[in-house]
Amino acid sequence: MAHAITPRSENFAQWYQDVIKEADLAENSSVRGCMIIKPWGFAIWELVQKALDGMIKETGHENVYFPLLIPLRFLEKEAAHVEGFAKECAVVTHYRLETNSEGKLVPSPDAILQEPLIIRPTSETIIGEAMASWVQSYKDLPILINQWCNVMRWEMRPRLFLRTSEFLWQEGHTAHATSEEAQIETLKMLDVYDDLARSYLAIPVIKGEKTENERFPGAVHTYTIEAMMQDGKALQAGTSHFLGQNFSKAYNIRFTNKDQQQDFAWTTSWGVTTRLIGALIMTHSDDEGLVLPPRIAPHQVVIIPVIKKDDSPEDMVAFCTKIRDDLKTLHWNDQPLRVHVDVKPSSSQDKFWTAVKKGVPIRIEVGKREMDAGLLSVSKRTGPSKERVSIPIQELSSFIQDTLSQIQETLLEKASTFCNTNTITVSSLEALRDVFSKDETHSLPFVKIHYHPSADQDTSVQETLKALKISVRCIPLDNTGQDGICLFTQKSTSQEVLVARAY
RNA sequence: CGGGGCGUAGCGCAGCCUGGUAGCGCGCCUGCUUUGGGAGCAGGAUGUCGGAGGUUCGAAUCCUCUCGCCCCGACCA
Repeated sequence: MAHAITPRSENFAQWYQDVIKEADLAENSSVRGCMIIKPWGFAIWELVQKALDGMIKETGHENVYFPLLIPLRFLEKEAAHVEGFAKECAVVTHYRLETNSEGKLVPSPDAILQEPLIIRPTSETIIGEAMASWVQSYKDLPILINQWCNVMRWEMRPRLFLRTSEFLWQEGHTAHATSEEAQIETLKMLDVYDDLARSYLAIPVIKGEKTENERFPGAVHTYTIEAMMQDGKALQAGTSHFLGQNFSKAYNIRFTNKDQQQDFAWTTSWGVTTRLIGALIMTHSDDEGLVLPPRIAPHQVVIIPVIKKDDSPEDMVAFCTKIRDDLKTLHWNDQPLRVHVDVKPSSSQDKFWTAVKKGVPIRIEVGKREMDAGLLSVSKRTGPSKERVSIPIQELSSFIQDTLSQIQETLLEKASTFCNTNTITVSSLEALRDVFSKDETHSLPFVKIHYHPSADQDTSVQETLKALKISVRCIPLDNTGQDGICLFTQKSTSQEVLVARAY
């Protein structure tokens, strides 16, 4: 039978959906825009969560939980914030259902909320309101909190993991006595995200600052980690915002400083979402399905019994279980190995391909041959799918540990090389047009250009970008700061930005 | 919310033009044979043909309305 997965070269969007389906990560639900995250997908999220949660706590933050529902008037207080989120808010207006004359359940006209509630699209407002009551003195600062929750932003065009109306995330919120401290915090959390992406997800990301147009509604500075997908499109994989005093002024987060003066706190917020799983898929996976970096693979090793006619299935399963139990006593990257024996009643071929499509880093096939010889047939997800090596049982432990490390490193290297070789610099508008006028089947690059800050407010520049279907992704933090001429305004500037097609 | 496409078994589709017994492939279930690279044979189950109205002796098929999904735009983590 042919692969159920559309090749990337044929239709990248279809490939993405096929990978999700074949790996059984998630599916669309009966509520438009809201997905069902299935066990394999959720297990990946839990591993990301666990890793990041540890980092968040390590940097001094504590977890909290705020309500799903936010009074409508809270949103109104910060002008830019309203403008950014109002058009995608779900609103709760009633608190009771009743049966109408046609026998249908409808919101009761007698049970209209005096003040509508919105389902949180993010929680700056309600957290700001609470912080105002928590802070009186500089001694109450900093406040360093985080919550893991769901949020809702009514999306016009949902895509599994990349853009769903409801999504899971963490949102960190902090308040500080000084601007400097808050800015340090903002960049510190950007570094945490960078570390998470590289060390766990093996996704090389570019740290940068968003230009004014792309900023979070209400922020003074928005920082981002941008990742390059295999089709050359950019994906914003995490953001960290320095909110200045915008929210503390809107929500009255005031304190008395050491000089006995009243001052407004300086706040930050930062988040990553289930979109990271989309980034993961589009960074590493291939035409045979999902490819998982070992550190976030729910099963790092799958053992597949190959049972033939005259074999005793019980002996085979017992043998496999023994190998699993031995491996589970091992640690890799300070975590116990995650090993699974596939004992489903399907054929060994089926199990083999299931493990491939789910991106399991290492497969071990065990049949009579292996039992007799004491040699195990081991194959890697990142190698040719039919290539196996024979490993003596006594060497298995170190082989598995080494191979997992090697896979983890290789994935990051490969993705880094791809990103680097597909990042170019151009110095004329004609060259830029040229790059993005190729047909859609070509993988597109990230393009570095000089871009004067005033171009952001120039409607003709913005129209040019729109016509090329590209956007300014970020001002990379590692820019050299050399002067050049802005492609659009012809003004001299030291500001370089990355432009790209984006998700 | 605009432009395009599509709704028929769990999934993928044919049938519609030209109205007349609800089909095919995969999957699923049972049995046997298999199992080292997405198994074979035999048997079996599964449908308010997206929904509502209309035309008709008769509608998956024709007409009207509606709902939903997908793709492309605008918006966005």
